[in-house]
Amino acid sequence: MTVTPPATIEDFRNRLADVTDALPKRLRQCADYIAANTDRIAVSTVAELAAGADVPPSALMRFCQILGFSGFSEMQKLFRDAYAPGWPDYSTRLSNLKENGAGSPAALLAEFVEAGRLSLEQLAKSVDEAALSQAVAQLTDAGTLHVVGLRRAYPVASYLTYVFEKMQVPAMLHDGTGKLDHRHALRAGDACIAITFAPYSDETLALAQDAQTRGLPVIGITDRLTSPLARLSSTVLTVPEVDFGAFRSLSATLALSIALAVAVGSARG
Amino acid sequence: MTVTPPATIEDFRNRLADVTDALPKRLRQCADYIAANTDRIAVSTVAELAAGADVPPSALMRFCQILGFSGFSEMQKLFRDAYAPGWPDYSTRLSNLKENGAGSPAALLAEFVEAGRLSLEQLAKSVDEAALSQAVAQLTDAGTLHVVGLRRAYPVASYLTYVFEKMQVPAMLHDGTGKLDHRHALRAGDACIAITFAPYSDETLALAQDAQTRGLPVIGITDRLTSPLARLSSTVLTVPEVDFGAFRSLSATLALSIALAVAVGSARG
DNA sequence: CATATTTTGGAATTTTTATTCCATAGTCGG
DNA sequence: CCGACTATGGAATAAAAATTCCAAAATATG
Repeated sequence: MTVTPPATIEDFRNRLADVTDALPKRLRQCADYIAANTDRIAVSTVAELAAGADVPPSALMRFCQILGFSGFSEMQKLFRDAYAPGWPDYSTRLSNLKENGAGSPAALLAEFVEAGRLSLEQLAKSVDEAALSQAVAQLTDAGTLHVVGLRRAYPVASYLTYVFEKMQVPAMLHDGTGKLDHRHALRAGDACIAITFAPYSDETLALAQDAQTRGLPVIGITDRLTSPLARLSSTVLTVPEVDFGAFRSLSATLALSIALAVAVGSARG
Repeated sequence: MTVTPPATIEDFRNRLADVTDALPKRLRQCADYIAANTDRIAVSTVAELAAGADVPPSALMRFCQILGFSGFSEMQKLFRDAYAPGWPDYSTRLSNLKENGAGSPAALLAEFVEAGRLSLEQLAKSVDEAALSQAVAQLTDAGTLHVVGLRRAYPVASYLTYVFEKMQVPAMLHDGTGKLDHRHALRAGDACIAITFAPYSDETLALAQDAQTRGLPVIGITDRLTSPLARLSSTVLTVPEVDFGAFRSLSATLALSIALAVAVGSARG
């Protein structure tokens, strides 16, 4: 029963995929954990990985053998040989990037990474959970979701629509292509998600207004509570996005939007 | 003579630089070898490193202690821990989330925030500065920039185009609206930016192919070096985006893209 | 429901690896 | 050239890790 052990990491992944389905409970746990934490193999001990997978060490040993290795050590060798760490330390790396001369692409990137991280941190701190839940509830009960966002908000609007589609939630992106006006697509029972940041886009506000007039719920995603979009919305979600230069990273806005979409998708599904 | 051990990799490098000069022959060999092979520490044994430095294991042990560690194991721990927990176990976390009472929207948001944060961190660690500079150079010298990205990459493509427009760089978004084919818009002297992630979009690859055939520079933004887009690109930028469930946060991809666009915009302006 | 088969957990064992210690070699100051 | 001190290599020991093995539990089979 000597099978040859996987010779490359790709081999390894294939073998893993092959066997996973036919495995009993504990060994399946091993497979799942290893699949998700492949890169830890090189720097961990049997005991550590076993603890992570929540199985006894012996189960992990058996698992290695099923994969075709003589034992854990042989498997680990494969990964140790291939080991090539990225830069180890985030803050060190970030200052290295910045040192490469102000205005260099790398320095710019460091700034945007920083801005994105800050935005995400603030979002986590400042999110209004009640408003978020309310938004999810309103969107869950609605028919078609109409998403509108232009200029810098357009990527967000398009991604939202993409996620809704993937989650089989009827959604329509109002993107103004061909200046076709789709405002009559708003029907009773629908809901609207409008996204705009200063300087606020008239078209976006107009659609929100329209939806409000027809009595549809409007979820507004915007930069502050005093935004003109706030008045038009039944629920307002504010996003504290940190700008760098004239451009926002959108990290926080996207995170909020996807969370919203996935929550709605699951609730409906 | 209990010195506190270095707490970060940066500490470690400083300490190493401090002591190196005052070291006798064998220990100096250790210092030199370790300095040149810092990244192997996490995955090697004392014996292996000692062999590499061409000293007996005991010399290496002494060396570790001079650096302030209690022994080799303590030093190794520093590097193993610093090796980014790679990519957390998101699929498991997602299913946990579903089990634990259908995950409140706020919990979902927390996950996406975390995914975004990790992605940005990974990006900072792993970005290829040379490739980035090369991409900027190629785009700076080009005429019109043709941006293509569909599905999940579409938000990135559209934002890139937005930023280029704002910076007065001629750019064209190939978004497939109306299935109009714009491949003949690619003219000599232009350049192409193609963005796609697994599962790769045929249309995006087709345009990249077209550009390559005409001899235009192609900047590929993708998830790994083995992506089919890599073959078609003159410069490849890989983005380590952490997926949460089926959806990527795009934080890292956007940060990279904006940095690229702003760098090109300034260089041209 | 009894029996055969598979899976499991953990204790016992073996192997590998880290660490200490000390006799010896080397170096420096006088 | 002699002693005092430092550095070195390797053998001995301790610690940690991997691996095996088997009784017990779980599961499948007739």
